[in-house]
Amino acid sequence: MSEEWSGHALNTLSRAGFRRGGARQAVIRALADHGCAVTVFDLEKDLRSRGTEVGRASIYRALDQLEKLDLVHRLEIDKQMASFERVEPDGEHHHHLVCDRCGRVAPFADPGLERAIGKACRDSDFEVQNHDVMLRGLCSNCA
Amino acid sequence: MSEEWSGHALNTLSRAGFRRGGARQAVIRALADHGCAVTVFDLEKDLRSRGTEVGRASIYRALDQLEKLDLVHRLEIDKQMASFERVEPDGEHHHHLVCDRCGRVAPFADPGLERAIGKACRDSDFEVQNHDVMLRGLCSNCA
DNA sequence: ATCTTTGCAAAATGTTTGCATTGGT
DNA sequence: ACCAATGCAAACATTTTGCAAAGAT
Repeated sequence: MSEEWSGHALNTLSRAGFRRGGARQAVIRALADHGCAVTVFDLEKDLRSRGTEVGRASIYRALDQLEKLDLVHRLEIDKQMASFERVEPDGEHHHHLVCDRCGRVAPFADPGLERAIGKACRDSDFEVQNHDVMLRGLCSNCA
Repeated sequence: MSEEWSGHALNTLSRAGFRRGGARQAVIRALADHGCAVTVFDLEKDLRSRGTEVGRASIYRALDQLEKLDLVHRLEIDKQMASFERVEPDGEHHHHLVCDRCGRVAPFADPGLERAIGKACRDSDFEVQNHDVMLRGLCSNCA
């Protein structure tokens, strides 16, 4: 779990004029425990299992605010439901391998890929702010 | 518009034991007109504007079948709604630049990026079947 | 004391399903 | 004639919104 990230998140929220409500802090604590993408459902389950009841609406609201402040990143990994993951303050990040059979999500990092993406961004006429790479197929168990 | 792709799609469907219903053919015709991702809404609008009324359920069913046969590719470009695009039989493909302000979607292709992705796939222990790269930011008009 | 945050319930939205009817082969 | 495909309406699932009550500063 990332103390560093939660501190950063709470500070950024304060600076943006938000108060430290219980629901928001609970969501941050739960996200800090996940190094990779979590669905809103799993997040809610986590919160419940640690004894923190948080209304679903508050979860969505917190995630929205965190996303706007670039503290979390939204991913559509599952067709059904949104997933979110922490954005590391130092810019470190990974991408995702998704198994279409069992749904397993595995993170991976690849410097060569990052370089190629950097070049593609520079070649484009967009001002690219972030990027996602998703590799889909079968995991080693399902293949 | 891609005659080649529609022919390929219709053949593949036949071979898979599907009949040539009117709705399905209309969806294929509409997809053939779009070289890049279209939302289900735009697809429905297109169908309506060319005088073909197709029930929304039939559109979703057709897209589902086409996706299972790997004739179209589903993308979550828009948070709200699914998008789809043709899969070219020759394997040619592109990726997407998405403007977070105005929603514009621009396709781009980059051989260096493809090579880096190919390597990442080989390095993984997944059997990767397809991949998506999405670059998000501001387009030249919005920046 | 003030203004934000929360939870609930209700609404909104996109997608899927059941079923009677139509249409393809 | 048979079985698949379609359209409609209803069901569903997720996400958003309105509002009164609770909480933070």
